[in-house]
Amino acid sequence: MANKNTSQKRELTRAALISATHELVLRRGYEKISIQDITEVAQVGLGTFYNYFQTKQLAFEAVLEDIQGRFNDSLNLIRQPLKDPATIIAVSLQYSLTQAQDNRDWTTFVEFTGLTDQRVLHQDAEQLLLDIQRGAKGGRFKVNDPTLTHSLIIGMIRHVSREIRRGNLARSAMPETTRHVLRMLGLPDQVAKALTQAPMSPVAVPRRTEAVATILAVSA
Amino acid sequence: MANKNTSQKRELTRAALISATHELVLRRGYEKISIQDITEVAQVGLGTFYNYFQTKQLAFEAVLEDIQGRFNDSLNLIRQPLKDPATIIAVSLQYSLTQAQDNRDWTTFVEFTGLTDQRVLHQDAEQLLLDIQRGAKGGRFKVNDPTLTHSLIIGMIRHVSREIRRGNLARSAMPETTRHVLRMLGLPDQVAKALTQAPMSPVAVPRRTEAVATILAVSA
Amino acid sequence: MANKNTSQKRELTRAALISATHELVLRRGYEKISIQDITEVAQVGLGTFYNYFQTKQLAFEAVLEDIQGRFNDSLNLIRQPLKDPATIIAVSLQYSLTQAQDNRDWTTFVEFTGLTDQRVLHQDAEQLLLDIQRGAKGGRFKVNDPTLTHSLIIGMIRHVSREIRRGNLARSAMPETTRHVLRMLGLPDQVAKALTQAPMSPVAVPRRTEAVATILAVSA
Amino acid sequence: MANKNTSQKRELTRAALISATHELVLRRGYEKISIQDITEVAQVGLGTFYNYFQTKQLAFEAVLEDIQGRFNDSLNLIRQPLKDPATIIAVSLQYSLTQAQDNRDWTTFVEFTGLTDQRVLHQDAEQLLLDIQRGAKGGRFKVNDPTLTHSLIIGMIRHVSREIRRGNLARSAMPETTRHVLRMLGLPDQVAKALTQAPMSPVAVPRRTEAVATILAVSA
DNA sequence: CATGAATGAGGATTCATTCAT
DNA sequence: TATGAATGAATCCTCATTCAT
Repeated sequence: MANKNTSQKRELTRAALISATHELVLRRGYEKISIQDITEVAQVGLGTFYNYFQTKQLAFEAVLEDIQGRFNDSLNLIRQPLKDPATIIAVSLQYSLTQAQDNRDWTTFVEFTGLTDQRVLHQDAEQLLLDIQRGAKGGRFKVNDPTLTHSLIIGMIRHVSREIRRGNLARSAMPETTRHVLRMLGLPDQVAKALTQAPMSPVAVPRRTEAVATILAVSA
Repeated sequence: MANKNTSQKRELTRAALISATHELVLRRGYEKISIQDITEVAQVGLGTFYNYFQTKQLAFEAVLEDIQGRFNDSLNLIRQPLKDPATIIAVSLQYSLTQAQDNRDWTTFVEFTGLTDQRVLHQDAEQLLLDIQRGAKGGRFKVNDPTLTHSLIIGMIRHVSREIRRGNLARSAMPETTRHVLRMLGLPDQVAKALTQAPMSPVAVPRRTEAVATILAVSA
Repeated sequence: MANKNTSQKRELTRAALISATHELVLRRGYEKISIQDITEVAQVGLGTFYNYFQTKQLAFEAVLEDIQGRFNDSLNLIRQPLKDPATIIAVSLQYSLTQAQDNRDWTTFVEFTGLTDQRVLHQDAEQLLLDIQRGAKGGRFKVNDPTLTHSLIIGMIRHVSREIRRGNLARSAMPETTRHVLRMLGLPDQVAKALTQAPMSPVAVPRRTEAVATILAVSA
Repeated sequence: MANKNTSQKRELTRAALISATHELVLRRGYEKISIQDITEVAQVGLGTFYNYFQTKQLAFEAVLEDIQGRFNDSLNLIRQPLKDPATIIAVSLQYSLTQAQDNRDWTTFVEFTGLTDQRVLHQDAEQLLLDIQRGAKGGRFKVNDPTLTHSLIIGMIRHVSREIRRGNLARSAMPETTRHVLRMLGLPDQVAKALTQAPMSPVAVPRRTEAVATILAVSA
């Protein structure tokens, strides 16, 4: 009992610190955040920070993992019912491109972090490679070198995402990119076009506050 | 006369500062460089730095421009005799991909600077767009939306460059990428393959020290 | 308990910083004091300064307030038993003029600070205005415009204080000034003279070190 | 001839430096002015400054002297035709108080310099003492201690000037102050009132640019 | 565990002044 | 005389981290 209360409190404090870090990054960007800032927002003593994170960098990474985790969970929820490799890739790309624009948590965080290209919101890279390989093996895709193709696609997604965000490309570039990718995988343009136009499932990424609520609920 | 002497000295000091910055980044990475470090290496008074760069960031950018400038000069030298849009693009991509791996000045600098993906050594982005548009207008390429195609290509080059550097892709990915791009531009695979295999002109980017030497020679 | 200990320590450090600032101004004047100097004298880490004062100027002002506070406390002690407006003003002026000469803390600090005339140790300006208004309302003083009269008096006190300090006027200028002021307030010269010659109460401003001692005593 | 040209050029450069210093103080206040700023505005090489002023402080003082000199010249022009000591004092005070408000050169300079009270625009202090003594000797004034009276008056003028500038007193405080002073000198209120209301001579302080023009004209 | 006072290395920046040309 | 490049002492300020309570 005492144990439970204790560990519950730990989770709470930790969540508060992560949340505070997140909020500050959204507000002020990566560079100008001190640990004091974080503990102030988290309503916690300065020294307390070090009971949870050995270094500031680790706190930032915790936030990133938090966001990425929620993104992947959502995407998997969408992919689950799908079977056809082409459809899976089409939907995944669409979702990735859309979220990279609209998930404010993620875009702002990444934008300000300066890590812009280290991490761009897209389907787990590894997963995409598996998707391609599966499609190739099943004869749905025509690719000689899945690894290279995989790299080419990743490159396109990242760059297009950035360019849209910067206003250099219109949002219509999102389905167009997906269509190009599908063609590059060997699908006839007709099919590519059809897959691209299929409506998106309405599943959304949970808000940050909900995530925190979840932590609390779980720890209760 | 006095003027000439003065501006000659200015160039010299500036070159020394840029060179020192460059060297330090190669040695220690971006974060850990103080302005004192730079002026020490440049054998120059601390205050002198501020006679040339208002901020450290501007010094870094000067180095980047320096390198990029020399890269572009070399590439233009190679492109000059070429007429066919497809050949021009093939050669440019090949050169860009190759240099991104082999131009140690550039790769290391960018690598350590942390800007890794903001700036990848490749053909002037604007120029590539023009190349595409010219090929499209002349009927050599089949592209609906040159701007999007341009973005997709840029994304591929950047990412592939990085992946090769990281060892995730073999060097053979370079010609393969070019081939994919040419196909994406609507060329038959045979042609794409042929253009990709053409031997590269042996023109090389001048070393940094030579560039400095040039300044001195000119000002003499 | 912990709280009490903490805030006691805070007071102590703060007192040390103020005391150090004070001492340095007395020794070297305003311009030549760096924050490092202060923390060195205070036997405290450099960074500690910033836990107490956001800026050097604020530290100086804290010293001034400290001194002025003690001055006002003393003056109020003297004024307390008095009723007659004329007597109150006479005593207040006398005390102000005297202290401006003899309170070494104050004079030296102000002298070296270069603010010489911004702040001269004298009765709270607001209080003087009230004194005048009260005397005018009660019919003891004859003044048309209390605000102007107030300004004229303040100006005289400040300047006379300075001039005495500089040796341009004798100490006898102090009662003489008071006498002039009382006459300006409409009192007959005989009364003015009489009030001016009344002996001063012997209450003195506590020394700085005693003040610090008090803090410690109270917090014990 | 060559000599004359040379020294003319010297005067010109010196005037330019003083003018630049003046202008900068008006614009940015005392603290934040570097010698580079001054030489830039003066359109002169940095090193040139040191051919004219050994130190920055000396340049500032040159400006002050310049302004004070012109002020005194104007005042003397007004005083010249007057004979009666009371009139002379009345006119001088009026002029001093007025200029302290309206001579933007002076007020701004002094305001920003932070020396506010070291130098307040008023009739040469020495001259005022002579005025008082002359009036006392001639029986026009009734003062026991001219030196003290002199100090009291100076104090009043300075403080009132400041208070008007700060908006704590109305402009009507100017003639009122003069009237109080005259009464303090022993004049009947009727006379004081009359003298205070006499119209001011229209002589004005020359503008700064004219002064510079004068230098040039003289040096021609 | 929580706290927050103390710390001081580290870095950016300014600017009066010198001096060679 | 005029110039402006070079200089480096001086200073302010930040902030991650420690540690005693």
